Amino acid sequence: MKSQKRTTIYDIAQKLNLAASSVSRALSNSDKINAETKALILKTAAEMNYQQNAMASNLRKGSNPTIGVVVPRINQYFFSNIIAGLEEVTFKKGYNLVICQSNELHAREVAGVNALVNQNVSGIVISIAAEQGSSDHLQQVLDRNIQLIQFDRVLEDLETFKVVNDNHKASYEAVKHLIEQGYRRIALLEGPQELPIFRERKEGYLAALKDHGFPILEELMYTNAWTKELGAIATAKLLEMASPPDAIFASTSDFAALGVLEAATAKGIRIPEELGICGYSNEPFTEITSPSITTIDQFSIEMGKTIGDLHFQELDNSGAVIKKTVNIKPKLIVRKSSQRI
Amino acid sequence: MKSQKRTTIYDIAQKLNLAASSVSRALSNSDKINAETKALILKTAAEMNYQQNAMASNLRKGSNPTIGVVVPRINQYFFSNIIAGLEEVTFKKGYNLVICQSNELHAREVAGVNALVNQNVSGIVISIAAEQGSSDHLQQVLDRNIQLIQFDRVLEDLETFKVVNDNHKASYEAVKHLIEQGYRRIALLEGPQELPIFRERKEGYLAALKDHGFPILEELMYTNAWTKELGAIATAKLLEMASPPDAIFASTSDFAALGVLEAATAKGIRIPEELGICGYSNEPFTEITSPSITTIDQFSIEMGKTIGDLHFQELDNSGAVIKKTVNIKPKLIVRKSSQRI
DNA sequence: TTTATAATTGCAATCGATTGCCTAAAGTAT
DNA sequence: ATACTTTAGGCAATCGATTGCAATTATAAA
Repeated sequence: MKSQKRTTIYDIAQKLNLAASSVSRALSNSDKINAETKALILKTAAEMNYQQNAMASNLRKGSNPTIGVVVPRINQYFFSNIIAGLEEVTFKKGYNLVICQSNELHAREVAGVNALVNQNVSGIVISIAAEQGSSDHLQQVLDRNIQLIQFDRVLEDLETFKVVNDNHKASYEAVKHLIEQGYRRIALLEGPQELPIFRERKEGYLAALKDHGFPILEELMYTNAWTKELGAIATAKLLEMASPPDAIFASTSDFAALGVLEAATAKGIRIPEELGICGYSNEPFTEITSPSITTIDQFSIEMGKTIGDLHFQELDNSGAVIKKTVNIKPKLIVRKSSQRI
Repeated sequence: MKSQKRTTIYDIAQKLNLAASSVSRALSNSDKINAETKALILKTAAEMNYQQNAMASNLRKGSNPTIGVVVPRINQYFFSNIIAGLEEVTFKKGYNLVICQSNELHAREVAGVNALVNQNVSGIVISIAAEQGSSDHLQQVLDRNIQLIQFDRVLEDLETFKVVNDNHKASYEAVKHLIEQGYRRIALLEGPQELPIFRERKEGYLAALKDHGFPILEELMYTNAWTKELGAIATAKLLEMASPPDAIFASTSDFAALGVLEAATAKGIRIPEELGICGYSNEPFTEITSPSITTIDQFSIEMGKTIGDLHFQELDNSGAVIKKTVNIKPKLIVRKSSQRI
């Protein structure tokens, strides 16, 4: 029940017979104040258990040292890693992180972004929801001169920094690897083509086939299989074909790859001998399945850090920078599920 | 370069020849304003692209509809699930989440908590860092009448809501299960005993052994093995004993259990026939190892939701509530690594 | 000693929204 | 028609920190 009022700079000023402005200067380490006075104020502030009221400060300063993050799901390995990496950078700068999850819903994404705008955050970091809609909410962010950084799932048309993986290249490498391992009929599990990342992965797949003189077969491409369950269903369908694939590249996710692995194993198909598998994301579990799953590491923590660096770099150069796209090079992690040489 | 100033309620008031207070009332849906006027204001606000300045509002109201979260690591399955569950609840209430990670360091935990106090958040949700120190920072939270909810790793002495798993019971059940499966020399990988959760798990283990008339053997208890690597090392040591254990309960984490599985498999030991394994946390990967790993589900998303519910419940009853401990019942998930009957 | 300059400190406005209090107008009852 | 109650809306203080400008004091230069 001790609802002691918060100590304010006025309380400190009164106690020391000074003006609040002097207290403020002392606390913000200004040089417009005598060293002794400053020391005294600091000491008294500590004694009185002073904690700055960030709202008052931010209101007056017209800025808020906070970065807002909007991701589809907080508890997805890739996203939580992005956040962890980003937090690493922001913490060092004394910035806070406010997090929203869109749950892949456009309406929630809009609500989240608006809440962040209300808080006058200094930047918003976003990976857009699978359910897409108007991009007015993001345009508004730009209009209000709030830094906007998109990552992974980006809207190309918006002129913002973008931090993405080179999905095309990663996908290309994966398929090339499968080809080199002697697989000849390589199927693709593809994600929703509205999202550029999935389009790029498909293009990488196609390019690799083409460059190696392989035919492009529509029947080997399976749309929207990005969960374990859908991966398994897709696999069942693919393996029932007259001439089934001898490798499946689950470009959607490792979860889909896991579905492939389980469905194929259940059918008694030997991996990697009879069927090669490659996933995407390097989820921790890919290392410990049997066989372990070949996949692509996206360097998510690195990406998070890069996003943070970009934000502060842009802040310093105050808008004069060209909004560029940073490509993080993903890396093919070859494991047992695709090694038969 | 269009750095258009933000629209404020004054801009709206001026345009409509009204007082700012009326605009404020309209926007906050007060009943002290005429319905038509309200509609007009709302319409104009939308046209002028008005977004409330949350800082000004929060400063004036002396409160901030935000909950701060401090966890050891954002990108750990358990914690990111807690956050996801919590976010579910807070979003519905229009509250924001500010996230800090302590990285298991006390200093960072203190810094995070202080930042949250500065922001005058309405509540702080915390799971304390492994590296412990003074609890002054948390005491200060209480002194300032900010709701404090501890979860999972809690400081018993602080009088706050606590949301925890019944670690004792879960541990007891796990060991009971191993005994029922015919295992006779059950080893324990235990976590840092400064943290109550690990003490409780050990006590559950001891109680189960005792209740079933098993001897308590110091040599079967292995301290601080809570990563995959340490789990593997511990296993190697344990299996070298003259009479090695026939089951290992990795009470620290599933990662440790995975280490056990790998180390044992590498030695050619058959699981579950020759060695039973049980982990803790129901990490997604436990389902897909071979064999799959018996573990304990902590219902982390549920926990997150419960934390949120508690916060708002306490807010409504404004402090009159007794700060109680909520026990989430964990559940033993029996899988292949411990089933030999 | 006088004047110029620099170093400190105080004053008061400001950020934008909220809210208690007050007034005017409109509505209701007798 | 008079008195009383509602209703609507305005005024101005307030939340706590910051900051431009003014005032004061100390220091240096002449």
